[in-house]
Amino acid sequence: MPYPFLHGLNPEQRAAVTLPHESALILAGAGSGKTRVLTTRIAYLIQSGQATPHGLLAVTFTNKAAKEMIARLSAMLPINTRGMWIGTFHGLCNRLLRAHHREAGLPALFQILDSSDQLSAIKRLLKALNVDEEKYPPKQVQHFINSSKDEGLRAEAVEAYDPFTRQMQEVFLEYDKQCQREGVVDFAELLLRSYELLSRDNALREHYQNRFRHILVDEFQDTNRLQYRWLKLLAGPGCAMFAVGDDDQSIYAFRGAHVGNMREFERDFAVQQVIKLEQNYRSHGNILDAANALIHHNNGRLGKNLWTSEGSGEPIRLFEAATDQEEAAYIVDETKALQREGIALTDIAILYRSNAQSRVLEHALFSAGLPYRVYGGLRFFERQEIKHALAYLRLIASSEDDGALLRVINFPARGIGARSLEQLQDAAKQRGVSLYEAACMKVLGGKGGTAIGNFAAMLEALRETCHGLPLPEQIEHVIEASGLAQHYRSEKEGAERLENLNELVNAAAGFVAENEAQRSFGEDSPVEGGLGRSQNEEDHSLAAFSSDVTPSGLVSSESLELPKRQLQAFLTHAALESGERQAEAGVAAVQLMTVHAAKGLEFHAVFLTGLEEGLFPHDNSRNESDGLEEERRLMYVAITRARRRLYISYAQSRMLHGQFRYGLVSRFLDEIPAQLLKAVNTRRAYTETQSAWASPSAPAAARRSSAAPDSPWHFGQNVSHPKFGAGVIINCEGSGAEARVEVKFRNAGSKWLALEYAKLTAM
DNA sequence: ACTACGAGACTTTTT
DNA sequence: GTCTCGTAGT
Repeated sequence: MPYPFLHGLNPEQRAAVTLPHESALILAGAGSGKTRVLTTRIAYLIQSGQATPHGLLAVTFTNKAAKEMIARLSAMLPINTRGMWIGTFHGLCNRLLRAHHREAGLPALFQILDSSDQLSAIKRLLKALNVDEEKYPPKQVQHFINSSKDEGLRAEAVEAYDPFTRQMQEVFLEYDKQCQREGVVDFAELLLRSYELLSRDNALREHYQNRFRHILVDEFQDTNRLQYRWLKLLAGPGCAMFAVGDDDQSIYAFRGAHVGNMREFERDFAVQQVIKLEQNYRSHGNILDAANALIHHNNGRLGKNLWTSEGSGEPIRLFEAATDQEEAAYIVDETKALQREGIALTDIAILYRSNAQSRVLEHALFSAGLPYRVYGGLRFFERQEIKHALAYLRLIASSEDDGALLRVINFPARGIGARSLEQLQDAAKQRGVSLYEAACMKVLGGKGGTAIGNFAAMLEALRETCHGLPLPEQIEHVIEASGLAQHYRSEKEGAERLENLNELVNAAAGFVAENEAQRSFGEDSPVEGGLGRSQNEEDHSLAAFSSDVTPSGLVSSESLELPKRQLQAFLTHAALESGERQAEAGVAAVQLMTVHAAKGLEFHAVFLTGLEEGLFPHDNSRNESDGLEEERRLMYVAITRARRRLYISYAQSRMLHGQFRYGLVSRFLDEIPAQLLKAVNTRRAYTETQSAWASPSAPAAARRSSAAPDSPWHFGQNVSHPKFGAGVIINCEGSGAEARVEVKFRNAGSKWLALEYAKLTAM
C-alpha cells in the first residue's frame, strides 16, 4: 500500500482524506479524529503528488493547533514543514503583510498591539479627543472597532444614524489614524489589512491564488465573516478548499464567529461532498447518548449523531448539593476515590461555566491537599514586567511607537509626572513628530525637561549598545540599563518578576536558536515568511514575483541586519503568541478550567459543575439571539470531554457576587434522558454523613473537619511563624511547590507566605 | 509621586 | 465577595 498513513482510518475518514480535487466540507463530531483527518489529508496530497508543500495553505485558530498539525505532519512525511504556510489566521496575515508591507501601506517594522495594548491606545485617544469615557467606555469602543473590522468594515463604511454611533465612528476613524501614525496594527487590523491588500492588488492576489491550490481550514465553525471573505479571496478558480468543522461545537459567536459560514461555504464553493465523521473514539455510549439527546434540542443543525463501538459504560453521575461548598466537598471526595482507583490526577477535570466558580473549588482542593492547576490566568507575555521590557524593546525597534513610550517613560519612576508628560505630548503634536522624537529634542534643547531629556538619552544609549548585539544580550542589557531589574530587586514582591524577566531572556535565546536551525536548513525566515528564497521548483516564479512586481517588502526586510530582524521577529512572536497558559505542565494535578477552555481536550473523568439556571445556561445569554442555543452547544462540548466517567452537579444555593443565589436546576438536565443519569446522592443523604458541611453555624469547624489528614494546612488552621508569631490561615493559592497561604497574624497583619519556604508550624 | 479609599463591575476568549 | 480602576489626599 503506497499510503501507510491511511491505515486504521474508518471509511468516512478515508473518504475525506482521499477526496479528489474539489471543495469539501467535513462535519467532524467531537472525538471523531478531526485533526488526524486534516493532517493525513495534507500528507496524502503531498505524497500523491497532487500538491507540493509549497502549494498549500492550512489555517487554524490557535498556535497550539498549528504546532500540533506541523508536528504530526513531520512525523508522517520526511518533509520540511517549517517553510509551509501552516498557521493561524493572524500569523499568516502577519506573514503576508511583512512581505508586502509597502503595498499594504505599513512600515517594515510595524508592531502588533494585543488587546490590552489596544485598550490603552483607545484610552489615550479618548483623552486626546476629549471624549467622555463615562459615555463612551473604552471597552465598548474597543468592541465597536473590533467587531466592525471583523465584519470587514472601515470607519467610513459604518452605518451611523444616531449621534452616539457617529461619535463611535469618529473615534474609530481617529484610532486608525493614530495606529497608522505610530506604526502599529491590532489583531483585527492584521486580517482586514491583508484582506484589503489582496482585493486591491490584482497581481498579488492572482499570484497567491495560483500558488495555493489547496486551502485547508480547521475549526471552520469558528471563522468570522472577514476570515471567510479572506479565504474566499485566496481561493482562486483552481483551488480546492477543505473545511473541517462542527456546527455543534460553535461556542464563539460572542466574539464574532459565524456558523452560517458553513452553509455559505457549501453554496459558494458548490460543495458536492459533505462528509460526516460521526464515529467517536473518545467516550462511552452513555456519555454520547446524553450529548446527542441534548444537542437535538437545537434548531437548524447540519445534523450529526455520534456513536461508538464501545459499550454504554457507566451512567452519568448526578449530584445535588445544598451549597457550592458542598458541591466542592463532594468533588474532592470523588477525586480522592478516583485517585485510589489509579486514575491520574491530570486525567481528571473540573469544568465550570464562569471563572468566578473556581474559587470555592480551589479552596476545597487546597484544604484536602489535592494538587490542582487552574487554566486561564495571566499568560507569560501578558505579565506587566514582561510588557514593560517589551515596550523598551519596541522603542528600540520603532521610535514611532508612542504607546510603548508612554508605558515606560515613568517606569521605573524617574520623576516624569503628568504635567511634564502633557508638555511633551503638546510639543510632539505641534511639531507633528512622535513622542520619542519630541523627547530627543529636549536633550538637544538643553534645559527644560531634564528628566525627559535623561530618559531620551537613556533610550539613545540603549539603542546604541544594543546595536549589533545578539537578541538575548540585547534584552539582558535593556532589563539592566532601563532600571527594571533594579526596581524589582528593591521591591519586596519583585523576586518572581525578576525571575520572569530572566525567563524572557531564555525565551529569546530559545527563539533565536530555533530560527537559526531553520535558517541553516536554507529556509525562509519567519519574518519574510516564505517569500524571496528559492527552495523548490515552484519558488522561482515566486522569487521573480517578489523582485519584479513587489520587491519592496522583501528587499527592505532583507536589508536589515540579523539582530534587528531577530528583535522584530521576537516582538511579533510575543504579540501573536501570548505564551503557554500552563505554569507547571506535567505536574500531577487536577485540571480546573472553564468549559470554553476545555474545548479540544479530553479526560478520563470530568466534573461538570454549576448546572443551574442563570449560571449554565448563563443569564446573560438570554438577551442574545441564539444565546440559549450557544449555551447548549457549550454544554454539548462539556459533556463530550469525558472519556469514561462524567459527573454533573448543581447547588441549591451558591455565593455569587457577594450574596447567596438560589438557582433552579438547569433545563439542560431535563434534556438528558433520565435513564442515562444516576443520582449518586441526594443533598440530604450527603449532608447526613458529612453533617459538618451543612452546618452554617460553625463554618470554621466544618472546614476543619474537611481537611484531609495528608495536608497540615487548611482554612482556619492556627499557625505560628518564627518572626510574625501566631496567626490563622485565611486564604490560599496554588498547589505543590508553589502553594501560598495568606495568614492573618495576631500582631503583624496579614501576609502571603510560600509554604515551601515559610517556617510555619501548625498549632 | 505615592497611598488610600470608594465606586463599579462581574460570562465565555484567541489572536 | 473581591478585584480593578480612578481620583483625591498627603
